Amino acid sequence: MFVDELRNAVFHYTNWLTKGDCVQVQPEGIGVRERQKLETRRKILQAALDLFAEKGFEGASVRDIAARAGVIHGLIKYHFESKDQLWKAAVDYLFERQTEEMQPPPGYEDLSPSAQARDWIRRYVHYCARHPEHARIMVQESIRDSERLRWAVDKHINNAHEIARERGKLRVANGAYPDIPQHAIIYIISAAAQSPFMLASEVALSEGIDVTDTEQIDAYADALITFLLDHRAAE
Amino acid sequence: MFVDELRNAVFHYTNWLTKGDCVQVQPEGIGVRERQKLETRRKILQAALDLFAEKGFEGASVRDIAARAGVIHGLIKYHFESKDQLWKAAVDYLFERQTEEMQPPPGYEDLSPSAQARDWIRRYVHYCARHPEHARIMVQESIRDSERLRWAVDKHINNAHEIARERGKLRVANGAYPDIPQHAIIYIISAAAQSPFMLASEVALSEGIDVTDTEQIDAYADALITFLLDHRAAE
DNA sequence: TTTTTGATTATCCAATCGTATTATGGAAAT
DNA sequence: ATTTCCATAATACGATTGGATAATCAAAAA
Repeated sequence: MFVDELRNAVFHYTNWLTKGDCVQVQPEGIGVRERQKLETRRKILQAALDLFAEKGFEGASVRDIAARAGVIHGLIKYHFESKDQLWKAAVDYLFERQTEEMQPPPGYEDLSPSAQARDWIRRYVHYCARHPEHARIMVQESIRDSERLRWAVDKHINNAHEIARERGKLRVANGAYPDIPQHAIIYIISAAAQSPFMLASEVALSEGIDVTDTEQIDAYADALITFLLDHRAAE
Repeated sequence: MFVDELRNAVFHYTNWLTKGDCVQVQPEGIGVRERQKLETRRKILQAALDLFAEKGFEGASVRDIAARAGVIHGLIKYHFESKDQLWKAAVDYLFERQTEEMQPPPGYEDLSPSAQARDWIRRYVHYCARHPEHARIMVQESIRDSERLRWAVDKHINNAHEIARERGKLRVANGAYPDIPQHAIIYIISAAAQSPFMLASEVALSEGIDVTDTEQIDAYADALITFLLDHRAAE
């Protein structure tokens, strides 16, 4: 996790400072002030994720975010310098968490090509259901061109698409995916996987379905896998 | 078109007022003031569609919208009473236009079930490409619950889903679509069809592709139809 | 022609926005 | 014990927000 990384960084930095020069090493290796500072950052970041996802960048005010984090709004400038950089810190966190959580499980490499495809799609659907704020934040920002979108494309999206293209080429080669342009594969699968969880409010209102229910998530993954990999139109 | 409907309504109302009571009927059946009023409404509505799609409801200010329409911002209150009702008028227009433009073409009924499915998906992809603001406005609003979303679900989305469900059941029955829940069919197809056009900025930046290009649109429709209807994973 | 109507313009308002600045109080360093 | 440092708190600022109101002026009605 991004926050844990920060905590570790400070932990190691503190150790490096005190190691050798001082016999006394603090318990936990970190002072109360640093601990509180990191906790404040974490609370602000979590509130920012919630509210950027809910209301978009313009719709979420720094005062809203600070209030949800339980801090005074001036602290956001102190910890993140600006609303823009707070957004970027939140997006960094999203993509780092995605990389961690989408690591292939043990035994993945031993699966057959089509079983790998099924497993990956299922895990991605579950990721989208577990963290709908990822798609919500990125879609709202990708709809219009902006400096933030360009930053996200440079820092995260290009990378993610490159990895997806590599995986996609493999799948096309072994017949798990059809031979269509890689960008089409990327946008078809990711949009389809994200959609009902990103739009959970609409699904609840119009279909009466709670997409946070585990059975619903698995049923949707089944449906998507069936449509993409198992179905062929009759006649 | 919504604006044309208004124009016709006023036209008929004017005719009804003058018919019989007055020999003199104005050429075009409408005065210059009414014509200008409707033209102003039309310009505001078009600007609202553009900016709500670009920036979302909160991000687009009534002053932005008025400026793009070339009118003073107070006029929006005069013509639409509030920002909320302007948004609803814009969404009414979106769905009415969609209904018009998605009418099946002549001979559609004579096509085979799978040919109907292909034709419908292709036409829907082209609709999404032609009017990306539809998905942009609705997705941004469907991410969070709100009075506006509930209004849209009641007035438009429930209807659209009901029609989609009827069509979907037919497709499942004749084997064009797989036997998966109807809501999964709806969200998979619509999300996949909308995605690259809704996110045109991101696609341009990360893939270098101009999705407004007619060849790209057709290629994407081909790819989607192939993935959903023609492909089955090997092994 | 005169009067009336209503679409448009020009301001005004309180609330909220992101950000900048200063004060404060207690942990950390000396 | 004393000083320093810095995370937090408390305001202040100018800009912008959605909405309200009053003035204007030409088309439509009389």
